Amino acid sequence: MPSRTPSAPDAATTAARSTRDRLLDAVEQLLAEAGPRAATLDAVAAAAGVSKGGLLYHFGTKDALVEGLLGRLRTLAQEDLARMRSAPEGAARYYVRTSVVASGDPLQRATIAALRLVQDADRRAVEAFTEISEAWRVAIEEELGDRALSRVVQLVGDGLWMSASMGVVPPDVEEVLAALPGLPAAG
Amino acid sequence: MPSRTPSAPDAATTAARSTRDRLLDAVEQLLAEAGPRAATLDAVAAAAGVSKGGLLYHFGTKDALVEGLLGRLRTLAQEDLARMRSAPEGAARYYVRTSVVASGDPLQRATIAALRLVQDADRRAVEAFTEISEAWRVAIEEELGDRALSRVVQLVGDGLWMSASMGVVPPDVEEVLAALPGLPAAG
DNA sequence: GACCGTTGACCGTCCAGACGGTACAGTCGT
DNA sequence: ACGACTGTACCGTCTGGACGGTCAACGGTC
Repeated sequence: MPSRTPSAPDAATTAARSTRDRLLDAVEQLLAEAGPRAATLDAVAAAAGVSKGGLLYHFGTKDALVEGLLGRLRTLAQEDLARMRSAPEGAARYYVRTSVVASGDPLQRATIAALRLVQDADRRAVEAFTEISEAWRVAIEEELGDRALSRVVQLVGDGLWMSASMGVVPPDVEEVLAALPGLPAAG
Repeated sequence: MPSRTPSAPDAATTAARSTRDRLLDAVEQLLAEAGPRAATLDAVAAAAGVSKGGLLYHFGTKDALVEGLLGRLRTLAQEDLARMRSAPEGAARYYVRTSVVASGDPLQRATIAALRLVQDADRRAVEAFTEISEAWRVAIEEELGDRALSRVVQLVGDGLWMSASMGVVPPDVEEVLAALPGLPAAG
């Protein structure tokens, strides 16, 4: 039996979810802005406006907290995948465009936080990321039909993620998209 | 008085340089293979076959050790930049091709180690990386003359670095290169 | 050429603080 | 009364760093 959440597995109470989510928000923020070393239990609790005991009430261990973060990432990624497949501009363009940071996007926040964990050699984060990355690749390849070009599109996206996680100003997306050949016309 | 290297600033004795380099090799390896958390002073010293005291003789603080690593990275990057500009296949192709991991390449080892530090929110690592990345971009843009395309080339390279640091099997470089338009013919 | 002080390279141990986690008694809203 | 917390005190372990000691090599000097 893995570490359990205190509430029922299906739908938690509003208050519980709210605190739980605030805790996950706090880990994400600390990971993204200050790195894994700064994301201590004390710091996370403080950033969420909760006591350490309160944090440990929701997530019994630090591992459980990470698991919670990755779970949220998977959920958001799956939702994004659906949006991606039905995007009028096409999956490839959608992917590249949503790989530049618009601060506030929940998926992007979660992704960058997970990226930090990946570089901290967290096995589960690597697994989650590989899995999600794979799903994105499949969706892009489904649209483009060209393996090599799909790789390029995804590498560009990965590159954007990397510069995002470094806090570098991203290049103009439209310019980049224009320089990529073989993408179906937008709209 | 800040921590200084024991030997003379110009040419150290053979034995001293050897130990120093072994220590830097050890940090790189630990960072790349096990992440920043595993790169403790004890672990680095052990991996280099030196006692902790011995490590601290060469690098007075952990910061100094990191500084040493980044110094080595800068040197290697500068050497690579020269090779890149004189590469017969052209700077862009050279850059993409050398962005896939061939384990054993000193620059790649140092780069991946530094990438881990970047994600650990190490300011100096971010600075070093930004600086090097900028130099690469300039070299590519000098060759291609096209800003947008240069961005794409570099993003692809960054993407390759990212998958490398995640331990993912890299895509076929030649395939990727073939899917990139506008690159001057090789040779 | 035996003695000796110095120096550079390195070892081993110790310490303070931080961190993850436990325990538990108390509080507040519903 | 019960779930959702707060607050404090505490433990064991790890980590960066300080520190004193060891030892071989070298240079001078008588």
